[in-house]
Amino acid sequence: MARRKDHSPEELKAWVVSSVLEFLQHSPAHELSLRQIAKMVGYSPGTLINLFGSYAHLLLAVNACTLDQINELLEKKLTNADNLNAQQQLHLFAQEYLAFAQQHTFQWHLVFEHRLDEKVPDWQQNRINQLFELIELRLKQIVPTARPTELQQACRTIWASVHGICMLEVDDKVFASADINGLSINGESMIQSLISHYLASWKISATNNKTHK
Amino acid sequence: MARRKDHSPEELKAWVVSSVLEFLQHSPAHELSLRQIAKMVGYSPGTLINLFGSYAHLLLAVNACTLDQINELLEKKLTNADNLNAQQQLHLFAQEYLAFAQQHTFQWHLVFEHRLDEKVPDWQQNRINQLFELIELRLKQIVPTARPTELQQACRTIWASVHGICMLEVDDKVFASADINGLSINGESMIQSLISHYLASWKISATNNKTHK
DNA sequence: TTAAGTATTGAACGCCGTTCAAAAAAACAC
DNA sequence: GTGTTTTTTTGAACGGCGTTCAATACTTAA
Repeated sequence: MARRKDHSPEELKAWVVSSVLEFLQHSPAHELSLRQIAKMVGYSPGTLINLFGSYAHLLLAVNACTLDQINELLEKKLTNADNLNAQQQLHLFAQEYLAFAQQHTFQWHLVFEHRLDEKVPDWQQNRINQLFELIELRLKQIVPTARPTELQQACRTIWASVHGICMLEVDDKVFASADINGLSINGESMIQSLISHYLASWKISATNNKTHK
Repeated sequence: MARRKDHSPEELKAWVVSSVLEFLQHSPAHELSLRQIAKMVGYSPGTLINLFGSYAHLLLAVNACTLDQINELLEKKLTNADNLNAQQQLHLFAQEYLAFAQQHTFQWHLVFEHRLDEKVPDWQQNRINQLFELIELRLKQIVPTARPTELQQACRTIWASVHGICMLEVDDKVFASADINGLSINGESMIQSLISHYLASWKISATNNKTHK
């Protein structure tokens, strides 16, 4: 058996990825399997392994696509918001990130639950770093005199916290039921709270450090 | 075959759980399987299923044990720290939580990566709520006049953020490599940064809300 | 001592990801 | 246009997985 000229390797890869993404719109990743994906696209499991190297690498390709989507979305939203100041842009950033997580729960989940045995390849790491830079850039605008270490620390702290809030919001699994007291405590309000409070104090601290130096 | 009076059901359950915990000290959960656990304790897979109901419920029992350990640890550390004020106790809380995550990475990870198809049972949910209450109690001490909603919001925000930082710290998988610029940006410093900055601003906000009411 | 009951098991089922020799189609040489 | 090489695809097979369940071996009560 051989080359069924239906699809070039790259076409097939793209098709597989988009099929998986479609599946993840309504079902969690643990209900997927290489064999099912193969059935979806009408190829044999072996063919997909030849294409991606392994099932784990197939999922990695899916995750790469997801990270690209997130980056593109955030970049677009932020460039379309040049009327906002840097702090408002950070709010926007976090809210949009949360929105993506809510609207593509299973897809978003897969990015962070999937573990590769080997080291994560550079092209994947770079995609993450792009997200960090979106934050760091705005922090630098807020306190231009802040030291690089301060920026990175705040950047990573904010990122990790926003991410934690998204996880809490997206799967209530391990956490207390929200929406007690009539007034619901949702992810958006938590992110609002986090960013505004953290930045309010960080701004002062970062500015002072430089001044007193 | 039948009752080998070696162990009572409860003894066996405890033994299984502790065997799994031991395994998780050096190896990740995805290298575990029901069959391997059965081999560890010298029983058949079927026996373990009879005991726990399913592999998923076995892992749930392991997670219950982990949450108990965390609760016990934090409760102990906090009661032994009555010389600290409430804010310092929150710092301690977060740092100790991070320390546990670092020292029992795979065990800690399993709590949050394992998903049950059904709703999480109450006895598990209660264990989580205990953790929340540890935080909420201290927040109430810091701003006694804060409204319940404010307390819960801050409590959940802090918890989620601390948790996110722990994830970032424990598996660098998806995130930028730490320790750039010589000065390492580690989990401890991020938690320090988060708690102090967030609380500094939240304290004022929560106090003012009540005053102006 | 025997009958009833129960804890335990091993074999079987239908999945899984992965491997690989065989096969079929394309590409190339002449 | 034919024959040869190369490449792509596959289906069968492998070992492992969680789970089921009739058969089994032990305990217990009569």
